[in-house]
Formats: sequence, C-alpha cells, structure tokens
Amino acid sequence: MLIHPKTKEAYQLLHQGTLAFARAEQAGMRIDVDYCQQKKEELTNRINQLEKEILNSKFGKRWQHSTKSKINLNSNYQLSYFLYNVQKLEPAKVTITGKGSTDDETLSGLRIPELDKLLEMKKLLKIRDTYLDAFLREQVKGFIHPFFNLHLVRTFRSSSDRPNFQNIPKRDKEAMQLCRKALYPRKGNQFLAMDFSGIEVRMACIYTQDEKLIYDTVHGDMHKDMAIELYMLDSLDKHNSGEAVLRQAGKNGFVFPEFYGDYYGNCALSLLKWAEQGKLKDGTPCLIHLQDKGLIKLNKNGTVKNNDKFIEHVKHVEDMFWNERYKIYTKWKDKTWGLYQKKGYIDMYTGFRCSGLMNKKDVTNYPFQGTAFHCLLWTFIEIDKRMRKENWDSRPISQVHDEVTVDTHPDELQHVSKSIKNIATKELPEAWDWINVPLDVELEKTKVDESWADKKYFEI
DNA sequence: GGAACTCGCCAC
DNA sequence: AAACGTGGCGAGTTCC
Repeated sequence: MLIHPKTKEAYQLLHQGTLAFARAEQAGMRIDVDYCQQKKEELTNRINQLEKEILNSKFGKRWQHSTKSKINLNSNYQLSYFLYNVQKLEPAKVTITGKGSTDDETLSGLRIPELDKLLEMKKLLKIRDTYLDAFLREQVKGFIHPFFNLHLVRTFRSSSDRPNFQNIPKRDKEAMQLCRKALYPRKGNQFLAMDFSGIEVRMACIYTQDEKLIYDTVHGDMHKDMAIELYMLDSLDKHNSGEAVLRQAGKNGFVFPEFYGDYYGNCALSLLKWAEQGKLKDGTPCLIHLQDKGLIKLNKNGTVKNNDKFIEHVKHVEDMFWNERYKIYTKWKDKTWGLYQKKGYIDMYTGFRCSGLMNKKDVTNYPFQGTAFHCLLWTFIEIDKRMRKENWDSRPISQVHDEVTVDTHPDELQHVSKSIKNIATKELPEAWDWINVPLDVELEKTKVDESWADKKYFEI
C-alpha cells in the first residue's frame, strides 16, 4: 500500500506543510513544570493507596497466592491467569492470542469491587506515566516541542510524537483536567483554537455527491435522526441531558462506526451500553423504554437478559441507512471499489494517489480521511504565511487532524480569529474549487494565562 | 540486554 | 461470510 503525491500541488502541500510545522515545533507549547511534578506526586499517593487496598484484600491475597512470581497489579498476564484459570471465571471476551481479556469493559463487567479499584488505579497510572511524565521528560526550559509528521500515515494524515500531542485526554473529565492544566500559552497570551465541523463527512459529501448526505450535513442532524430510529423515540431534544446522551450514542455508537465500516452487531452492543446512561425527557431510563418497546428483556437487577430483537432492529436500521437514506453513497462505494480493482489505485482531489493492496473499507475511507486532513494542512500553511507576512506575535503551535491551536497575543485575538476563520471557510474553497459544499468552523479560546483545559466556545 | 511482540488506551 | 478507519506509547513478556 502506498500513497504518494502525484501532482506538483500535492508535493508543494507536503513541502510547505513540513516547513510550517517546523516553525510550530520550534515555537512549542509552554508547560507548568511545578504543576506536573506536584500532580505526579498526588497521583502517586492515590495509586499507592489503591494498590495497598487491593493487595490487602482477600482478592489480592488470592491473586498473590496464584502467581509464582511477585504479584504485579500492572501485569494483565498475571491478572488474566488469576481470573480465568485460577478463579475459573468466564471471560466475556478473549484477546487475539486466546487469553481472557483484561480490558476496562471486561473487568468492570465482572462487578468485583477490587477490580473497580484496579481500573481506577490503571486510569491514574495512565495519566501519570503516559502524559505528565512525557511532558516533564520532553520539556526544555519549560516548553515542549511536539513533532508533527507528514511522512508516516498511510492516508496522508499527520502523526505526532515526542510527545504525541494528538491523544491528550478530553472525554474523561478528570483525566482531561489533570493533563490539560499542564499546558499554557506564553505568558500574557491566550489560546485560540479552530476546528472544522464534520470535515470528514463533508469530504464524503464531495466525493459521493450524495444529495441526502449533503442535505443532512449542511441543514440536518443525522446523529439525532439515527438516535430516534435506533431507540424508537418520538422526538429528541439535545438540550435535555438524558436525551443528549442518546444523540451522542447515535453519533459514536452508530453513525461514525458505520462510516468506518463497522456492522450492526457491534453497534447494537455499543448502543445498549450507551442506553444505560440515557433517559427520555419524562425521566424513563432508556433501557426500560426499550423493554416497553419489546426490543430487549431485562433481569431483575436491571441488566440486559435478552437483546435478540434489538440486534434485529439495528440490522434493519443499518439496512435502511445504507440502502435507502444514503444509497448514493453506497453506489459510490461500489463504483469506487470496482474502479480500484480495475486500475489498481484511487486518486484524491488534493493530488495524492493511493495504490497497492487495499480492501474495500480502505479504498472507501482513505480518500475522505486524507483529503479532510489536507484541508487543515492548507489552512495551517496559510495561517503560518499570514503570521510571517503581518509580523504577528501569535504563533500556530499545534494541530490535531481537523483542529489548529494558536498561542495568541491578546491585542491580536480579533484579527487572528477573523483571519483564520476566513482562511478556512472562504479562501480554502476558493483555492480548491472541487470543494462544493460549504465548510464550517468552530472557535474556542481561553482567557489570558489560562490553561488548555479552560478553552471555551466563542463567536467573533 | 535490546528487539519484537502483546495488550490496552488515549486522540480524531 | 464476516464484521471499525488512522496513529503513538507505556508496561509486561518473550525471543534472540
């Protein structure tokens, strides 16, 4: 499998992107070294406490007894052996090599208090050893300089390392705060962030020219629509907290996985997990609602006893999704797959060619993923150019696939905000005339001297 | 004692 | 018939 620039424009994008990223890497991001050290200590205390509690429990003693070597709470190998070979529990999942799984979902499903403690401990270890440690290890004079690579990803996205700046916790509130409160703009400055709304789906619109997909992306709300179908709701109010969860479920439990090539079986299970947290606006828990609709049967303790009907239902929704709602998209997939099989490659609008051995999912995903990132890359290059031409103090310093962060001088905030929004939504579609759906962005900022955890939505 | 592999988890 | 796309990285384990 190989993707390569096929036109001079594509080559220029890589060349200029590399130079713009190099300037961002050189600028770097300020970190609070004292904070990192202090939080590391606090985390270590909490980890030690949890460790002690687990080791002193009956569960811990039995585990210790089962292993020939010294007990190590961080060893999934030991844990798997203890749970499934010694205690003879039934693993809900097995790994590729056939051992009983010890991932979060499997362990929490066993409902053993010590395992819940262990999971808490693992979470804290991850924060301490993967993020705070990396910041301290990589910092030079209070700045980290994450690298952004353009030569490592099959789809011609970017990657980041030393430290990886593209996977810092966001969804888990506690992990997000602990990690992102380490990151600051230069003193007296503020963060400004811009991200493209649904850029991959918009690329899908452009390649497939599916009218329904275009309509839903520009005017509609497909995540809400799908949540309504999947959970058999009459309506959904995304400003109601219980129903907002269900919309999230529609998005992360169905729409995105389906676009990436997943199928109804996995989606149904994921949707039921989400349903545990969701409520209808009258307060009915979603699982009860699904039981009332005859889609599942519940045990007395509230867990799911039977989900056959629900899986059948999700299968039907999937069928409608691909063969009715987005049937033009589906036709495009078949056509593109056929074309690839004949020619041995597929071209992106940005002048890159993907060739070599690919399966159908790859062939129908890579163009969207790569092209979406190239929109960000083009934008980043233009921001960098503008910065140098107009002698900004502000500096673009990082990007995460569809988002760029600028360490911004407060006097320049208005001008920089307007400039980057204009570049992304006006100049980009003018430069690339194949972009025939509107592009949209969201802006976030912090106040002066606030951390990256404090970013808030704002309008110019 | 380092390379390679496995598992798990973070992001888009 | 089968069944999730792209990465980086830490810790444990096994291989050489």
